[in-house]
Amino acid sequence: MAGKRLEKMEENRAKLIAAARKAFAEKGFAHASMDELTADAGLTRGALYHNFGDKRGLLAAVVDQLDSEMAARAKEIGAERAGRDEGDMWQALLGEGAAYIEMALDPEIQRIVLLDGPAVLGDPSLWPSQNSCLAETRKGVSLMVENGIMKPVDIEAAARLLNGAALNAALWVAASDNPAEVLPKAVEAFALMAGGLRATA
Amino acid sequence: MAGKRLEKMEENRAKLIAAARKAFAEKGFAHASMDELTADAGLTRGALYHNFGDKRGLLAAVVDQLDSEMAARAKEIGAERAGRDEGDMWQALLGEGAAYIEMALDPEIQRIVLLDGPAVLGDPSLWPSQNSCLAETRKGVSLMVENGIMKPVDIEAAARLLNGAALNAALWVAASDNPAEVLPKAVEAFALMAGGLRATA
DNA sequence: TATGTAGCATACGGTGCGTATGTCAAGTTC
DNA sequence: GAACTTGACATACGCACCGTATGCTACATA
Repeated sequence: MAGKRLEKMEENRAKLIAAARKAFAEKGFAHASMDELTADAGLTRGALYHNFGDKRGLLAAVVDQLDSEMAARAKEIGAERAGRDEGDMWQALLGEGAAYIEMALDPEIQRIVLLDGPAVLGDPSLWPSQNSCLAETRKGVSLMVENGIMKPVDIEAAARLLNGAALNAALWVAASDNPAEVLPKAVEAFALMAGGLRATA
Repeated sequence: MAGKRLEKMEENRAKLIAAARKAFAEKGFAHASMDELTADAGLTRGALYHNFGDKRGLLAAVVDQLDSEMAARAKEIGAERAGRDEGDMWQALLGEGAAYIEMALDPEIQRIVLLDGPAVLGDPSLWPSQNSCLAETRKGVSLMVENGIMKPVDIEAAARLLNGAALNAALWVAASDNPAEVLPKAVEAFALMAGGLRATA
């Protein structure tokens, strides 16, 4: 029966993060009220400041969670696509890129991770989570450069550019009048641009 | 002597925008106080709300100004580089990209246009200014696709991806420990990726 | 010169963040 | 197992700041 405190605490943290995801996604970070948010979670601001320090701390926790989910999903999609071609690493990279573009259509990810996140927490490379998405892309790029599949480009630079292009494309798709029609164009253009990094066979 | 009113008004608008550029760049949009900002300009919040409607309106005006300056500068740099190769459009595009990356190292542009701008005003394609930078890139891409210099890719998609990659690379460079060392890597990677859009000769 | 208007200043209300203080249940020690 | 301690969370307070409503004055018009 020991650890009942910690258990409750984790439960409350999860409740607050869940409520924050909803509030931040719907109203944006700036217009989300901490009073409302915590009340929705059945708690008060006291719990919030005790667990996360301040409003930014809560955002950081939310971003961390979303980022992890995104990286996992991208990896999954990439592996799935590579699987069709028996471990084709290049296809995996394109798959991950396409996955990022599609995921960013989700208002939660768009609003919180792509818009408010950088504005409030600074560049993703400075985030506490160290950005799992970026790490995933970096790993792929690194392997491909080693294997000669990709030109000998700077790992970090390539990862950043690929991620930046994908996420920015997603913002464009989301802001367009007809996302469903525009999405494939974005994915195609991404594949072409990424191709610039591929070693010339 | 007629029009003394309008003259003063334009002068005050300019003063407010100038003060806002400074305040937003130094403290960020959220933490910039309108009272301080207007006092620095020798005015009060009354002038602000009369001229710009609200805080967002002021940011929109500032972003518009910065965006125009950026587009003009990028065009200039691009033309300069193209000139060396007698109107090489491809070199002009790479020059513009490099120019964006370098310009984004300026805290004013980084903080206001790249971070707070999208978070507060939404995606650049929704901005009142309609984003001059994007328009400039789009124009270049359009011409090159027509002339067969670039693959027949979707104009808008290519422009967005190029801009997104460049600006995101800039954020990475700026956040790094040693920007001077990292910048050329970013520029090189950008050139490679952009090359993926080039028609295969 | 008299009058209207518009640009800007002043005054007010409301909201929301962060902190300081209080409280009570869960864990600890003898 | 009873007194004590700890810490997770609630409550209460102060302060800053945005947006609006109202007031004032210089400029424009007739």
